[in-house]
Amino acid sequence: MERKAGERKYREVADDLRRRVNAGEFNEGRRKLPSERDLVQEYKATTTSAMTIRQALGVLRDEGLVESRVGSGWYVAEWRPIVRNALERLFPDRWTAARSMWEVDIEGRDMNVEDLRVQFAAAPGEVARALGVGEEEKVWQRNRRYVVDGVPVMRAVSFIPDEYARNTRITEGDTGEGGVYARLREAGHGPVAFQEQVRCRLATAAEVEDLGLANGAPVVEQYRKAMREDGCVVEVARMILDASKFLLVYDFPR
Amino acid sequence: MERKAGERKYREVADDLRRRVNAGEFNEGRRKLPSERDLVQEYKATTTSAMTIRQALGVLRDEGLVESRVGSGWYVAEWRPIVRNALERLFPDRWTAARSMWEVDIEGRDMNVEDLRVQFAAAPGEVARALGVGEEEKVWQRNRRYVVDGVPVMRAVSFIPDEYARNTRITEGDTGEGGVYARLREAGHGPVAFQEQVRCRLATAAEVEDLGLANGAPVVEQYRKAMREDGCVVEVARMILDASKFLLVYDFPR
DNA sequence: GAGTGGTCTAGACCACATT
DNA sequence: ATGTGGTCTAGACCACTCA
Repeated sequence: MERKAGERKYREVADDLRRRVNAGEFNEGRRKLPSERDLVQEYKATTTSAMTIRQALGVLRDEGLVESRVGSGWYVAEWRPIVRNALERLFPDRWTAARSMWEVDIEGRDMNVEDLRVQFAAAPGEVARALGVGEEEKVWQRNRRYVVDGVPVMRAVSFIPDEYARNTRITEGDTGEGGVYARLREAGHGPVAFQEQVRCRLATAAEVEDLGLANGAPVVEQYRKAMREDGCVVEVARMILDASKFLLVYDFPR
Repeated sequence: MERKAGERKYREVADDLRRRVNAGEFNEGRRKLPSERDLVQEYKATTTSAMTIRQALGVLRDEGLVESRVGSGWYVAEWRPIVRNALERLFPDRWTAARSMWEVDIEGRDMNVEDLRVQFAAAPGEVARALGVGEEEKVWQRNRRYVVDGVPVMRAVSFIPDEYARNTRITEGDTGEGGVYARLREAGHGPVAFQEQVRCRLATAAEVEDLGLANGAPVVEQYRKAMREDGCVVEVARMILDASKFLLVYDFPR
């Protein structure tokens, strides 16, 4: 590896390491890379500083190629996403399984609710507006975190106006068979149309803490509105997903 | 600002800077923050190193709160997303405008094709599989970049098997009114069902280059399959979006 | 207890933007 | 010409993992 003036060393190291990872050099056993200190030795023709090696490893982490475990080392990463199919979730009857582009276990793994909190409190401004309630008006909030294989992957909050939730199990911890939508349906407010909005950005410090992410990890911020026959919004849900763990699928059948 | 052993200085600086940005301290004029060197002075009670200040600024950039311009400085960032509505794009007739959660200019800004390249070549493995063609088989590839206000925001490649594209303007630079789907429809291969897959991750070095992103910026990787009446996939599109510039909207009407 | 990634220091030079 | 963010050096200590 040669170096000319004005080039960026960390990028050269990253390029070479990427080549080695993709060539399968570290695929045996626990798929562990050399330690940062060892890499400084290996690349001493290019750089002599641990910071530069770290920066190069950061590039590969950004690309999803490797991951770091503190006190342990750097490892080749694997992408095994949780498939999240909107049509399947919202209209189970309309959905017919279709193949994904990526090679994934389409079955999906079990997602468990971890830490449900039901509150009756004012919602954030944009949620209140979407629900058509006053900014100060209290609504039911069902706040929970989802875990897969013991790892938190998503934070979700559902907002339901009192008008639709009162005298139903929506205000309780356990909503019973079929969940919130089944209870809304029984109360005559069954949602029939939905809108999902998806935005992708890097995690805030609070989200890093909540979901156990790395600094600078991307999250998906998702809003869902559920509408009754007459167009009234009966539920707004706000979700923060660990982006590295999900594949979102949207089917538009005939 | 005090500091105890074991805490992370860059996070303390980030927290304080976030508070100042949100309080509107830098909202006048060009919304410029103090230079890194000035910030080292301002926070010399916490840290004495420029690297630590940079790390703190990196946290706020990750959160989308500020952005850096080389040779110029750090600025308060603004999120003005391009709204990308799947139903509107795929089924203009089924779509009825619905309000967004975020305060955005729903009209959307003009997106222009910049640099169209039409090729006849073998497609990547997963695309070939989705199209149901052999790995070696050549397909038509329409590769282009989209720009908004002169800034590149998306790279898109459409893959169409020769079987559907030959003897149509799909193989030419200009596909004519209505684009690829209109030509497919005329040829009796009109797509009637679609699937979109969305994944979010950090940009690779090549994508950073192509879209003019910052290192460690998130992108949206999107695949779309377009299906004919009989379920045959007539087009696969692969898109890389600058995640900071888009809001994806998925409508599910009754 | 040895090894690891994460954070931090106190500087330096570069390419680029603005004046 | 000056100031800016981006990169780099050559170390150091810390919290953590693992054998």
